[in-house]
Amino acid sequence: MTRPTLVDVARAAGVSRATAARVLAGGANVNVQMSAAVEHAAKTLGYETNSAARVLRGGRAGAIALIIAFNELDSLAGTFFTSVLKGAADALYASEIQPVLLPADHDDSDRIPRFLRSRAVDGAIVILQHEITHLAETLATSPVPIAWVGRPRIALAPDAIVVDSDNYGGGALAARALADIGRRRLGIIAGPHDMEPARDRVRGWRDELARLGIDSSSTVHGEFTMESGSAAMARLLQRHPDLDGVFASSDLMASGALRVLQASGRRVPSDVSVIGFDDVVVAATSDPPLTTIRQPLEDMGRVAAETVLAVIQGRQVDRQPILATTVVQREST
Amino acid sequence: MTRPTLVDVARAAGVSRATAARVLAGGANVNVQMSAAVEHAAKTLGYETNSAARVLRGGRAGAIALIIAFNELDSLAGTFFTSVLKGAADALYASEIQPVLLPADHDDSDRIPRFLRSRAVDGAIVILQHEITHLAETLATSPVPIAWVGRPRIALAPDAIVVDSDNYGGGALAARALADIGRRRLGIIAGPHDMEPARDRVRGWRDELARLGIDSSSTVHGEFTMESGSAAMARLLQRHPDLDGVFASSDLMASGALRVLQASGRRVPSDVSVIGFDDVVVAATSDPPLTTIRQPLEDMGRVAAETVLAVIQGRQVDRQPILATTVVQREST
DNA sequence: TGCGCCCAAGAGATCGTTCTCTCAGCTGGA
DNA sequence: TCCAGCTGAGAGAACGATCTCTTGGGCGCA
Repeated sequence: MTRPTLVDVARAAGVSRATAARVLAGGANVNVQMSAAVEHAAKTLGYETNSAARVLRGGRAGAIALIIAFNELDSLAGTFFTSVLKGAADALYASEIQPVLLPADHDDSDRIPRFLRSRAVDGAIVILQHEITHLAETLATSPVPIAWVGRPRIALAPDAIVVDSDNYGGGALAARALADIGRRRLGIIAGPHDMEPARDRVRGWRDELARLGIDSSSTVHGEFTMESGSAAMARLLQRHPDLDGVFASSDLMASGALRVLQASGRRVPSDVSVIGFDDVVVAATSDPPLTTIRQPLEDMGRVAAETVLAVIQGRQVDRQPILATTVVQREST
Repeated sequence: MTRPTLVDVARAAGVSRATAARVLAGGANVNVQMSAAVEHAAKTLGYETNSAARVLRGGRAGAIALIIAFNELDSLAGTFFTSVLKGAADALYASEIQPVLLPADHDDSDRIPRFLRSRAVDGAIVILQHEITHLAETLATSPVPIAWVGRPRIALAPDAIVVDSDNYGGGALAARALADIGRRRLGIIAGPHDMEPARDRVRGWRDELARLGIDSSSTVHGEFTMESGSAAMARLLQRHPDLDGVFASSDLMASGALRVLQASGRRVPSDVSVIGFDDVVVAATSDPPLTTIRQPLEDMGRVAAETVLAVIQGRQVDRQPILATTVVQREST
């Protein structure tokens, strides 16, 4: 009933442990007959390398931790990082690396560093959400490389791995998209003040509008949620009842804004154009479907995984790649 | 630069390896001073048990595989199993067990059984979606216990671990909820024929309506997606333009049905009542918010985790728990 | 006072793989 | 024909924690 070991395989094939290991490792410098015998024995016995033994011997753990805030996982906001998760997991799958989930929002804040010290994983990917940015401090002294998807509030070491999308460029894209269709009375629903990506989107938006000679002063803030988007939209309408274009800097906020605009009797897009940011599932399923600035979330996850793997293997790579944002044209503009 | 081992801790504390191990394992039969010295040394050095060594020596891997279809992860349907995932991960966290993600929808179908044979995990939880039911065959001979969340198409061994919600009872609940508010011209959008849970919902619905003396014959089928729900609703309306109540047996289908009803000029709930099934995020965010039959998804994940852990530890537990469904009253009825 | 028992702590073996070292045998060139 | 060099295969050690076995010392009871 015990699982077969390398010794069992070697015995069955009539060779030594070492030879069997050589065959299974790739088979350089091994007699063809022996090689075949070993392969056959391994298959017959249903042999699979004991990963603990391999790791102990000095190999890589063959696993990467994915650190995410579980509280948000099953909300609409969760589709943000399920996309990243998927990209990361796909890339890891291709390299035969196991993704190990680590909830970031539990009380026991020492648990994550402890886990990283146990050598159970070779590296980690932090999929950043608002609440877990505090991890940056805790993980500063991690023994294994860590990739951040999205830039945390706190300053990281200069050689930190950070995968981000071009938030500044995305803000500019949103400005141009609205300007190009003739909108001139514009407002922005910005994200939380304390998030750098949120601020970058605003900067891109303002700089581009300034370049185009359009007023960019009307700004309200939301918290990247649907409700806060609705509330922000209401405030914006109160101040500027005549506006004809809104950039909501997240799709959830845009979708909340849509409802308020429609409830106020305005039609989207004929009266007011709305453009979102992220391109998560809600963007496609809202009514009307949202034109939005797409962050390549899945690519970001994939790149984060590939980068951290490269660093683990000692390869030289760009440690702070910035992925391009693009306009996804739907029906809200 | 190398991580400290137990030997380092023992040396720093001036004791033997064995004593240090005893202290860190819980500290029975150890002198108080030595115990304190070991604890201190471990803390100072930042010692953390090497999990590979512990596992190799015969311990448990301390990890459970979570097998899910990644393709759906970042869609709206994904909120179904992100809830289960969250419940499972929370339960595992409480037992200091690591959740390891295993994508179920890749080409290499041998990869999952191989992984389970490598002793890297002590058990597995399969979060079932339509497409991955074929895994039941592949995993029949798994060396570690597997918990199924949702019942697969294929017959499992009688001692298999299956966590499911009361689909039959849920169907009956839906029937009663609509009957109670006076609806009599009812239709059902059933799920795929080949899924047992989908059939159970229909049976519960029909049996309850029969008991109440209400006609239960109008049935159309969908594929549990929003689009298929819209299409099914259109067919149902064509056949029964006068209906006043619909049970869509998933929230996604209900939300698709809502749109078609509204587009046809009917108001929900004043003209037609709609009740969904699942209680995923879309139910709360659709317009109007959906009354629905709640599956306790997070609980199902939690129970699956607890059950598989119990089986691993050799404890006696109910291997096929069925969790109750409940009515969540919102604004579509 | 002496014997036996119990408790605390160390020594050694073990888990399964991988890697290095060693050795035997064969080939080829001088 | 002899030796150098190479190739293929086995023996042994190491990874780090844990568990059993052993030993020494102290205490209690007769």
